[in-house]
Amino acid sequence: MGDFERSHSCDAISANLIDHEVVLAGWVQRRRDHGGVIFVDLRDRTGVIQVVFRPDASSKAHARAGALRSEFVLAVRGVIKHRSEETINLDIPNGDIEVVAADLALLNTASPPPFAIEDDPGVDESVRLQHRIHDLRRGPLQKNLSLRHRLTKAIRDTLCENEFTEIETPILTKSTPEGARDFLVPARQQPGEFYALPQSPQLMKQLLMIAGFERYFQIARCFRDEDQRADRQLEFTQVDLEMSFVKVENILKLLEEITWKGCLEAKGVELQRPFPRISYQDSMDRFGNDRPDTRIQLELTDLTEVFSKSDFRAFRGAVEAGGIVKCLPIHNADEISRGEIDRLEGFVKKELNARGLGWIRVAADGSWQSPIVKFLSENDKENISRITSASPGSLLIFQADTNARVNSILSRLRVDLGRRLRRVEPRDWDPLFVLDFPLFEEDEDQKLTYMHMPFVAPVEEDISLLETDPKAVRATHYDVVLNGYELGSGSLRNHRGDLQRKILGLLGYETEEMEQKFGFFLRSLETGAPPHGGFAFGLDRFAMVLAGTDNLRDVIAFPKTQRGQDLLLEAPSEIPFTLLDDLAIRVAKRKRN
RNA sequence: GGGGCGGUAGUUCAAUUGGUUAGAGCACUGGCCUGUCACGCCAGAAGUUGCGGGUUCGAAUCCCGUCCGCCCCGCCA
Repeated sequence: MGDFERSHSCDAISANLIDHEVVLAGWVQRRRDHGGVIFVDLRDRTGVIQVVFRPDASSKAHARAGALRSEFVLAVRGVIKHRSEETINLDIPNGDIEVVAADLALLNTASPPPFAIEDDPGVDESVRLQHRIHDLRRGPLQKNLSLRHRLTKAIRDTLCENEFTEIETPILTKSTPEGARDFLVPARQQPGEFYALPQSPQLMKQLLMIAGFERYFQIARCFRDEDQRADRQLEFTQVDLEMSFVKVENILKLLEEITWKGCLEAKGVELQRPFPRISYQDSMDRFGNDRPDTRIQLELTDLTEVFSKSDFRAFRGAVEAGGIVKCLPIHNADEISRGEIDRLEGFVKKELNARGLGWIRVAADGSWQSPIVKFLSENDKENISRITSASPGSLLIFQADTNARVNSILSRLRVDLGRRLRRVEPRDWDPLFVLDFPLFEEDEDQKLTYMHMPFVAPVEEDISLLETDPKAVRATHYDVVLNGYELGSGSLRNHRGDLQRKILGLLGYETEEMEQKFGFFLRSLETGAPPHGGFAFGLDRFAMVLAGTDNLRDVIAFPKTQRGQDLLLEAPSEIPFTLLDDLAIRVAKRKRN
């Protein structure tokens, strides 16, 4: 920096400092060389301000400024001046003032940037990822990562105020039999054996409760080797927390405080409290998923009953096969053209594995236009009308299939069409708790499986149902949902070994397998485990929702591509044979190039 | 694993559908310019058309394979 000592950031320069000498440092956002006078927009992390180099102010600085190029790094000593009336630029902040340069230090040159460092660089995302350094210089990413920092801090502060202890857990850990595919790390000293990276610190935090810490949290990196999505990365960050001697209500109160504080501190948003609550069943019935955006003013209706007695074979067949029939009614839907319905059908068939798309349009004269109306009796039509509140202008969209598929297809259409038709409440934020999840669900072979994970405790009054009707047993599980995104989930855990064994038994584990996979953990419970429960926020996703983007890569400094590569570091990469040899590893199949 | 869209100069796009030397804006380089703020004007450089193979007199264009980016399904909480 030589003799230059930065005195101000760009955003600190205002008309209050007229005639003050300042020293600024940053990057050349843009240079406008008029020969006699040179303008440089100087950018630092706080903003941009115009620096003017005039020969009459400093011929030396002016001469040096001629060599400046985009992204050169510099320090400038100068005096803040009002601009003359006719040169004021009202389109930019600080457009009424400028820095008249007295001295210039070139701190570094820069290769030409691959794209303009602007809010909208207009380039393909792969280019941005390859040149992530330049990408990160852009305003939106600087803002997003700063938001993420404030969010993390707000959460950490809130947990600290609530007497949580931050404890780290291992990154090199043990492969778990359940859940997602593990990332594996070869163990050099045990040839042929592998550590696994944690999918979450779930077991560890329960052990910490058993060990008596009572309140634990961790900003934990987690790893799941599954295919990615816009809102799913291979490695991601959880705000993981667990507490002892609590009921569900205690945890929900804390989660509400954390979520509320996070939104306030990171984004200046004051969420309405208390958060609305909705049961899993209610959510599935009305919205078709367990993370509804309730601002969207469309709701599903159930017509399983009607079609179970109907002569419409296609739909009745779905019901007889154990499925359901639901409808997404859209009233005043004249703007959806016939062609659009066909496109919707193509979309759900191709992208969502739908068998088809049933629809009925109620014309202005009350008549029904539909490919399926000829299969419907007057009685059917009356019932459909009543349940869906159909009236002239209504478009009814049907799905008849398995429960899971009907709901996933219609919930997707609900969101897509609700947004497209602007059937959205004008609130910006929609937080809620989803409660009363079932403890178990059936997999495709009608086998009982856990819904979230095998350690979730049942609701106390449902414990007797474990014997008689396990599918009806409610879990102590809860989700926090914001704007249709699941921010995280948690539950009370089984702290008694006998109950945990019973549940594992219902999940189909024989004694021997149970012992082999969970013996260590079951014995841990039997050392005096306190009642405990917790939660894990998906921090990346929380930041993403607050940043108003729909892509995690916008809130992660160095994200992976959909194929799991880091285009900047070019990871993963091949490893020399000698290294592999140390690890007792031989590669069976190499990617062809 | 599957489906869809895409890959041409640093970058964003074009190339009359198989036909001469693959063009343009921005960026870049050089020159001129004392009030711009997406400065302007003049000139210039810049290409393994993702990669490999094939068809053809001739391929950015057609065919096969492959790699890469994004979105989705499966998968994953």
